[in-house]
Amino acid sequence: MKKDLIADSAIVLLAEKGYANTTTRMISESAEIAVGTIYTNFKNKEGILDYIFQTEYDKREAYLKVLLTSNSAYLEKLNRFLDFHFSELSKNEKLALVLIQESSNPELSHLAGIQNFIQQIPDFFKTILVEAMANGEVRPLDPELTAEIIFSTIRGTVLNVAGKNALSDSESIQKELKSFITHAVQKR
Amino acid sequence: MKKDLIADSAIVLLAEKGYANTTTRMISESAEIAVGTIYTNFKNKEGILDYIFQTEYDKREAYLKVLLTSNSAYLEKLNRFLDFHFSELSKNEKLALVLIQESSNPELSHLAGIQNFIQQIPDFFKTILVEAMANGEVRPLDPELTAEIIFSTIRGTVLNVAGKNALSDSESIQKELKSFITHAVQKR
Amino acid sequence: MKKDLIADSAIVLLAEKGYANTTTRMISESAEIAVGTIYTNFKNKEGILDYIFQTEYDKREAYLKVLLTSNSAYLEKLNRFLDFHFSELSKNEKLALVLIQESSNPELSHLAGIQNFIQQIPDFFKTILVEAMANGEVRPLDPELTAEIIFSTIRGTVLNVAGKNALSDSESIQKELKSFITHAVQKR
Amino acid sequence: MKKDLIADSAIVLLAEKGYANTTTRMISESAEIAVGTIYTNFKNKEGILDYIFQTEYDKREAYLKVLLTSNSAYLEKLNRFLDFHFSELSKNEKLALVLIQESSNPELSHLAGIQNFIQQIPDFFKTILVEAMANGEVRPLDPELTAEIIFSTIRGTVLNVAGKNALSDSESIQKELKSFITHAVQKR
DNA sequence: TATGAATGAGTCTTCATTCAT
DNA sequence: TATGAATGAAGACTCATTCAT
Repeated sequence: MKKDLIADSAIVLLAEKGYANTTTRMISESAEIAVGTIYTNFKNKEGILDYIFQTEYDKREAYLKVLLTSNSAYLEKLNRFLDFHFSELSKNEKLALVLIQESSNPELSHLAGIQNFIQQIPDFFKTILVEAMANGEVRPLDPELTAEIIFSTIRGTVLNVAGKNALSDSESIQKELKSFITHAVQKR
Repeated sequence: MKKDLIADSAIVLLAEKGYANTTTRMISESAEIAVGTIYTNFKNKEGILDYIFQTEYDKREAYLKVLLTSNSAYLEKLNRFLDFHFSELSKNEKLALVLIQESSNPELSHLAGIQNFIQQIPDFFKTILVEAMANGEVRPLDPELTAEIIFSTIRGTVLNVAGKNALSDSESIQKELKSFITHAVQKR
Repeated sequence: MKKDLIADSAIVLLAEKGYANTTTRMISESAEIAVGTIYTNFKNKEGILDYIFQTEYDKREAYLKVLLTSNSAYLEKLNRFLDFHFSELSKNEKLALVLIQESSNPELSHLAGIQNFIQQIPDFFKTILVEAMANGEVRPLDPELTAEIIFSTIRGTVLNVAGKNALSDSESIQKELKSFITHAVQKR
Repeated sequence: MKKDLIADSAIVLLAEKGYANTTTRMISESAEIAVGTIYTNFKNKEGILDYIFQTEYDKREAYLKVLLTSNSAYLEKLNRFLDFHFSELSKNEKLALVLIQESSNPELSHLAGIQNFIQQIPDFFKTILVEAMANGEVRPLDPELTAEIIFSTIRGTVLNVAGKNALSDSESIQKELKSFITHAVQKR
């Protein structure tokens, strides 16, 4: 509870100011708790970020587990995951910004939660692409590289768009982005 | 001279540690100058970043000016700009990482050099896409959004790849990325 | 408590070295606290000065409130305030020096505590002089200007004398000064 | 020439910002010379202040030498010196402020020029007072102390008044101050 | 004599973290 | 578990002074 209160307060600040410019004092004031309470709930400041990323990663992993056992077409699976990912990001624009911004922060790259987030998700894309290629659903391509490209594309797009506070209008963006990706990989 | 010596030393550190973790002392030691010399050449620490981005933006702008007056097909222009952009990034992986990482740093987003970089370049993509659509070279799409997506795609890809110090092997990545983008926008 | 410990330690240093030459480190060492503790008690270095002046001003203001309601002769009131002011300064020579020296420091003139000190006190003199003139106790004079002159006279005298560490012998000085002022304004 | 150009530029800045907040760079820019040129004309930054005070002291000393040999009444001599001193200060308000402000700056009190200024001038007052007392022109008083009080009175008054940029209207102030001092010491 | 880029010691201030209550 | 005053290392930046030109 306290943990999520702290994390939620942190997300708002992190989205606006970035990790280095968000102080533990700001977080405690925003959460209306004492600074010390942060440290009874988290090992340290980094721990908050780690927790945020891990939580989001866990959600996606759970969804993936279900998705992978479904028997829809592979591109369909990819699309459904994109839908899920996007809908999660749309629920909380600030969180979306944090996930994007801080995942490329070199001073945080050692955190397990961040590593999971930026390594496992593209890895899933790769898995799908490999199968989809074998299946003739997508054109011949380097699945690892393309997986990274897709992940990057989403990441970069969200960053651009969320930065402009327009994620709420995300339906059209989501559509355009899915269309972009589908066209990019689809066999004609 | 001193200005570029300082900027170059900063780039190496910034790529490895990020803006917040790179101190002015580190930069001065790496450049083998006194801390004060940074301040005879730049207004402040941010000024170094601003200069780095502005310099790179200027290069691209100059290339674009020439490119836009050439009479190749629009998609060809896009491809040639991607080639140029990528070849510039490949020349200096550390610089590439800095350009990508710090362009999404909210504490630096107010810098003119960064704003130029992240606003003007997608704007150019948009210009090309509009013309290319009118010309029937690309499928119907939202040019502004797609321009952002393309920019993000490059940005994200470079981040992923340069982060792994594999930009040297960039030829295949570059090919894959160009192929990805071309397929994504091309009319069939 | 801590606040006064810091202020008291600062006074000793400020008297000897002046504001610009007294560092926060010196103050913290002299007060046997950490530098950071200064900043949990004061907004910044200037804040210490502001507090010192405000505190001293408050004492004088409180005394004045009582004095003004007493029904002694006006020149008597002036003399009693001079007695009070002098006795306060004599209690702490270092403080006296700080009050005098830094009240004419242009880099500190914006502080509310200092402005109160150097504006309100002469203002009180003026009030008394106006009444005393109407009453025929003092010769015709410009009350505003004379109030400033009296304030300046005290200020300058304390500076000269405290600078020579002779404030302890202040009784004779105080007598001489009061005699000087009384003669200066008195109707013959 | 250069020396006076530098000193004059310094005076304007020192009056507004005080010694600690006036940098050598500011002075050089205001004088439209290079920083280094300050150091070919003065030993260091303090040297400028020393020169300013010494110059002003020399003027007063020269005037005093003449005055003392004149055979006017002693109080008249005092009045004439006050006239001279005031007229000098009125010529250059900024200089007046510097002389007052920095003469009480503890970090500068070791400068010979300043020591002359604040020790020799009251010493002259004392000389006059001693003679005037012996002569029955002034009431019985402590000449040393009273000399300091007079010096302080002038100093403080100029500070108050020059700080308000009203030294130009100095005629009335000068009159009031002289009247104040005369009344204060005069035998009835 | 004049220049001004370079110097680096020294400033104020911040802030993650601790720990006695 | 929660608190928040205290800590002090570390950071950005300044500025008097120097010296090669």
